[in-house]
Amino acid sequence: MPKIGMEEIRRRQLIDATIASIHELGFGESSLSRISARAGVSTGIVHHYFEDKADLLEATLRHLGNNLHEAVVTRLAAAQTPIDRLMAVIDGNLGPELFTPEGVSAWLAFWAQVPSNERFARVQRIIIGRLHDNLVAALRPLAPAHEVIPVAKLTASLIDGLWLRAALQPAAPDCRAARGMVIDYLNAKLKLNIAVE
Amino acid sequence: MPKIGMEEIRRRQLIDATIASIHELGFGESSLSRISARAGVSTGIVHHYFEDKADLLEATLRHLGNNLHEAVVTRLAAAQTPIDRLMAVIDGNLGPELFTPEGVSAWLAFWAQVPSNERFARVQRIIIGRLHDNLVAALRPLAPAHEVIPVAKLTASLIDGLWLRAALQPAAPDCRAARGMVIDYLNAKLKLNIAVE
Amino acid sequence: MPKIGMEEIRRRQLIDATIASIHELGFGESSLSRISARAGVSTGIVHHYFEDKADLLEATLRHLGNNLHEAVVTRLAAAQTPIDRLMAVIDGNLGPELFTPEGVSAWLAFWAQVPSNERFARVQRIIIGRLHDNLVAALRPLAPAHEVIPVAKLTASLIDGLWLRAALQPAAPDCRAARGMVIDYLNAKLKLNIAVE
Amino acid sequence: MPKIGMEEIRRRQLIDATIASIHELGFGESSLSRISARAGVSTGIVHHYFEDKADLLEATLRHLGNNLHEAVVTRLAAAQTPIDRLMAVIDGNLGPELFTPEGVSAWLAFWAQVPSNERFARVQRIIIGRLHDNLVAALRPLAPAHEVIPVAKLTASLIDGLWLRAALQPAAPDCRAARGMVIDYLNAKLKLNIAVE
DNA sequence: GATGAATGAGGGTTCATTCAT
DNA sequence: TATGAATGAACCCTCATTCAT
Repeated sequence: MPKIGMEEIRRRQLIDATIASIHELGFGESSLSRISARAGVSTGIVHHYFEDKADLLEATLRHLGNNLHEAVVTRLAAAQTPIDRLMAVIDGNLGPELFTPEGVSAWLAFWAQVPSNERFARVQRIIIGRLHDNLVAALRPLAPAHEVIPVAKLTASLIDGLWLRAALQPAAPDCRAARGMVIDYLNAKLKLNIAVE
Repeated sequence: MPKIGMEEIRRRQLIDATIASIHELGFGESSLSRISARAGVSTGIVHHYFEDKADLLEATLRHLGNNLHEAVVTRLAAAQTPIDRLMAVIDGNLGPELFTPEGVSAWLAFWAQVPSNERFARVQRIIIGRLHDNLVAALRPLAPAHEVIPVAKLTASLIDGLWLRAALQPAAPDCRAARGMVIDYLNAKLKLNIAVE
Repeated sequence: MPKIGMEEIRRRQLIDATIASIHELGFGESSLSRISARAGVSTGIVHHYFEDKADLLEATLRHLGNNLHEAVVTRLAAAQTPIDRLMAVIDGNLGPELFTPEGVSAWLAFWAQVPSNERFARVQRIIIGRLHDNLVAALRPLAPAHEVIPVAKLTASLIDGLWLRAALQPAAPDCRAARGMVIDYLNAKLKLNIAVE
Repeated sequence: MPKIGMEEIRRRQLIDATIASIHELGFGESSLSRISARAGVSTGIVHHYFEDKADLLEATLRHLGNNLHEAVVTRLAAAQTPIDRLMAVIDGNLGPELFTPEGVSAWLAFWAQVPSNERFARVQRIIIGRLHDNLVAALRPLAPAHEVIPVAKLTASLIDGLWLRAALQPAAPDCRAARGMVIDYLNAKLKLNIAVE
């Protein structure tokens, strides 16, 4: 008797174990046997729910991207002013629920393979594109038309740089400090007065 | 009588092949047999010039870091004004000789190992520290004292973000655009007037 | 559902193949690929049932030691007189079921590793100790108290020397001759009259 | 200008290093690079003085055998009585100059390969034969004719067993105790009265 | 649905041997 | 004579994947 929803439960278990394994052991040491052991299931089970290891990894990357997108969308729904909306995008990308050691490590591991892995590259382009669109939309009411794209690009690069540097820290990354740096840039560039906290 | 000077030649050959392999195949697929084949030598020779694979990889990372440092030092030697010196640091980090597809890929691949590889982490901290020191020294004549450190940090993060994003491009990364973005930030933040070109 | 009882079967298969390989090819040439080929399994399977090669080898040595012990214990169970018990120990160590070309070769090969392999040394000391204890117990009713230990030691050394010399013979070692030599020594030393047949 | 006697010096250096390496690292870990490093020469030099590794090993075994033979011959030359001559053979085989940890380890390592190495087997048979002949000649004046061969065989086996057991001791083997055991056997068997010391 | 036994390719590494110097 | 750079095969081990149960 097939259990209802087992598929999603197992997929999620394995994806979570993959992220944890990448953080703790590194991408290269994250074998299927270690991932499935961490998930508390057998080795063979992976191939019931994923085509192969590459499929599990791509699903993991998509999962990370979706989490990021949802963090932004949720905050956007509660935003009222243009500044609120801009901060929704920033905070969605640097919020404490995603800007974690595990998230940063896994994220970076996938990004590092983009140059040599077209599959990851494709997913990454989608995620990057969504961040870009969100930033452009949020900046349009706050910046001169010819500055919207450049500022969006710089902001996105800065956010990515903060993720990258977060990977250097053994402890949890400081999301408030990261947020403050982005605000500092936007205040200076757009002559805004967003409070750091 | 053994050949003189082979050591540096072979080490360099292998390091170059490692960088090229990481770019083309990725970190995980860069086996010693593939690296040595690309270098045009046998598998076994690697262990004459490096203790083991980890040693070759660490040497490669150090090589990348040294290149970066030299690019900055060379430009600093020719700089005359404070602005020159600031731009020497920026250009040294984003100059066309290092900001290449291979360099970016390899750099990023090593960075991705930092969370799970203490050896790489140690080297990376040294490299990061040098960039930070260079930026602080260059910014001191140009920024209010209390802004020097924050601006240095933000600039460093931005530079790293630009490297990260450069990894997304199949073609050579646009170093002039990257340079322009950093200048744009510094001009806005420090009320300078550095020309983009 | 995994097969039941495969573990013991496979372990035994591999241990037997190890002994055969050591006899035929020598310790140094007994690679895992050769051993597993001889056992009719793949190379990789060894690491399902043994931690690594050293573990397989240690298990093989323990197997040889246990066989020896059992050969003695079985005979002791049937012994009735003190002489019977002494001969049970002798025959257990020189009986035709263990005093075979394969057994002698493997035994000797492990012994040769003892000076440089603490793991084998530990197991060997246990096996040696058991023989010593068995001999002492068997000799106590047959020898003056002060002679028990010396005679046990000499007998043990003689048995080992007979194993050693058995390794020189391409054909099966002559266990009856070996047995006769030990009896001859004991008769002379203890003024007994044990029949050679 | 070729140095006089260099050949013998180098061969001896390498043979000594081989024995030391077998004792310290074991036969399997005694690679040519380690042996030559221990001898203080380069790797390549081995093939100037020996055909290949097997040749070096065989020369080492022959060297051990010759040492043993010389130890006996030297003592025999000084012997005057039949008992002296018998003890010359015993002491030659158990004397402190050969009955050392290094000698025992190397000896045993070679012996262990006899079953699978015809080359070593051939050398070993010669060495064994010499011991047998020496014992028979020494025993003839001391034992009834029909006992000479059996006693010689038992004595030889006992001596070998004492070598074998000496390999178990991390410290130097106790050659006086070994000698005492052989004397004890001979006294009992041949009703002699040889003093243990 | 789920297991883990089994495979065989490929990983990093060590090695005996060759050879230009 | 002597070196040690260089090779390529073989080592042990790990892996993703398959499949009988």
